[in-house]
Amino acid sequence: MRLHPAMKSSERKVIPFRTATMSTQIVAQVREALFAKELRPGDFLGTEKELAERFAVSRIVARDALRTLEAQGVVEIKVGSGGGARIAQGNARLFAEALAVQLDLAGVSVGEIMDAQRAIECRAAELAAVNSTAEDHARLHELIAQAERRIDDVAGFTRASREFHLAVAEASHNRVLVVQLISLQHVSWPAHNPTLTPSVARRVLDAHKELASLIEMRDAAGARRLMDEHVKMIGARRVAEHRDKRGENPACC
Amino acid sequence: MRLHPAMKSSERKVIPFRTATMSTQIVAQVREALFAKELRPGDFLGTEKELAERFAVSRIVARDALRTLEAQGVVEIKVGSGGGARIAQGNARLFAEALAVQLDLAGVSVGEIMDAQRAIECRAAELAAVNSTAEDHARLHELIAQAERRIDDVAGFTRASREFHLAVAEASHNRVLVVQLISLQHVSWPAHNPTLTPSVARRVLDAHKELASLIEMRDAAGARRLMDEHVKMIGARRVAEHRDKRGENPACC
DNA sequence: ATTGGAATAAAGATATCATCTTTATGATCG
DNA sequence: CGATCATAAAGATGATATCTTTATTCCAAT
Repeated sequence: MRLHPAMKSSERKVIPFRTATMSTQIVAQVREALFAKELRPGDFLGTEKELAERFAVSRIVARDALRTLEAQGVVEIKVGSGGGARIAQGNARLFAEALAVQLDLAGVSVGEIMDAQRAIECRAAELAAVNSTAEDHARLHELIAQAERRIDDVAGFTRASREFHLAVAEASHNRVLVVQLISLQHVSWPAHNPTLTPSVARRVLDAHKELASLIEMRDAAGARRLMDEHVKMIGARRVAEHRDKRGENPACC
Repeated sequence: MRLHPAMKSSERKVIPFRTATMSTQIVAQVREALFAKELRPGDFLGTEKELAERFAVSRIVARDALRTLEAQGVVEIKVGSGGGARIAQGNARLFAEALAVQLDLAGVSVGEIMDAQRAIECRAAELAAVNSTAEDHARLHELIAQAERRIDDVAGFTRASREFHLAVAEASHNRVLVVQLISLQHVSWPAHNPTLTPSVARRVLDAHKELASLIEMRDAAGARRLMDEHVKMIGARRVAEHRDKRGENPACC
C-alpha cells in the first residue's frame, strides 16, 4: 500500500490528486461496488464503527469516507439506533447544487448556459410530444392555470413558469433530460425577475399554452420549433439582464 | 441555530437531512461566500487548525467540513508546509463522476442516456461549425489520425473516438455542453466494446472525417445533421449491446 | 396508545504520533 | 566565491485512540 522507499521523491510523473489516502480508497471501493451492481439503493452499508473494522482503519478514516460519499450523494446517514449509512436513492437536488458550484467556479457565461438549456429543452419538447401521457397533459394544464392566476405576482408566476418547463421535460419520460434541466434552472433562473412585466408574462403564457397543445396533438416537430423560439427569447432576456449589471461581476464578461 | 425544544419530535413535516451539524453549517457558509463572490478560485481558506479556531470547533469538525467541500469540488487540499485548503478551480471530472453516480442510482436506461447525448452533441456540432478555431480543427485532425492508426486496436480506437467527440464539444466553446458530454460519456461509453468490428470502425472513422470537414466549412446545419445520424447509429448499437445482456441487469429493462 | 427509559450510533472534543512537502540551511565541489 | 545538491527543520494533513455529549429508535410498562 505504501510506495517503495527507493522511489520516494524521484521520478513520479503524474500523481494528480490525493489518491493514496485510505479514505479515498474506501470511497472508490464503494462507488465501484455500486457500478458493479453489488450495492443497490437502500442497501445498508454499515455504521462508522463497522466500516472502520471492515476496512481495518480508525473510525475517523471511515468517517472521512462517509462524509465524502454523503457529499457525493452516494449514501445517506442516519443517527441513532438502527442508524448508519445506507446507499441513497438518486438525489437530483444534490447533483444540481454540485453543477451550480462547478459552473460558478468555472465562471461560465449566461449565454453558454442558455445555449445548453435550449438544446435540452428542445429535445425534451420533441420527446414529450411522443411519450407524454394523459397525466402529463393534465399536469401541464394545471401549471398553466396556476401561472394564469398569478400573472400579477412576479415571484409566483416565475415559479409556476419554471415548473411548467420542468413538467415538459418530465413528460418526455427521459430522466437524464430532467436532471440536466433541473441543474441548469438552478443556475439560470433568477429568484428575482426584474424585467417580467405583465405584457411579457402574457406572451410567455401564450407560448406555454400553444406548446401544451402541440404536445397533446403529438406534433413533435412543431413542439420543438416553438420551444426553440421560446427558450431563445428567454435567453435573450437573461443575457440582456446580465449585461445590465455586468459591473457587479466582471468575471463573466 | 438549534430547533426550539417544543417542536423537537412533533409536527416536523419536511426536514430532509442533517442540517444542524456544525460541519454542514461551515460548508454552507463557505458555499454562500463563494456565490456572493467573497471567495474566488485560488483564495486560501485556511488550514484545518485555523478553520477549527475560526469557527470555534474541534479539528475533527473542520475536517468533516473540508471533506465535504473537497468532494463537492469547492476546495483543494494540499498537505505539507504552506499547505491547507484553497478554493478550487472548476473541476469537470468531479462533477462528471457525481452525475454518473446519480444517474446510476436513479437506474436510468441506456436509451435515455443516448437520447440526451444526442441532443447535446448535435447542438455542440452546430456550435462548433460556428465557433471553432484553427487550433480546434488541428485537434480534430490529430484525433482522426490517431484513431486511424489504432483501427485494429479496439480499446485504443474507442478511446480516440471518444476524445474526438469531446473535441467537437470543446470546439463549440460552450463549457456547459462539454461538461454534460463528459458526464454522459462517463456513463455510456463502455470500456470494452464487443461489437466494434473493423468494418464498423471504418464507418465511424468516415463519419468523423466528414464531420470535421463540415465543421471547417462552417456548415452548421450539415454538421448537426451528420452528428444526429452518427449518434443515432451509436445509440442503436449501445441499446442492442445492452439488450443482449439484459439478464445481468434487470433494473434497466 | 402514550410515556419513559435503555440502547445505539453519530456528533464532537482532545491528545498523540506518523507522514508528507516545502523551505531554508549548510556543505561540498567546480 | 558561487552554484548545486544533500539534509534537517517546520508546518500541515493523515491516522489512531479514547472520551463525552446528543439525538434517535426501540421496547416495555403503565
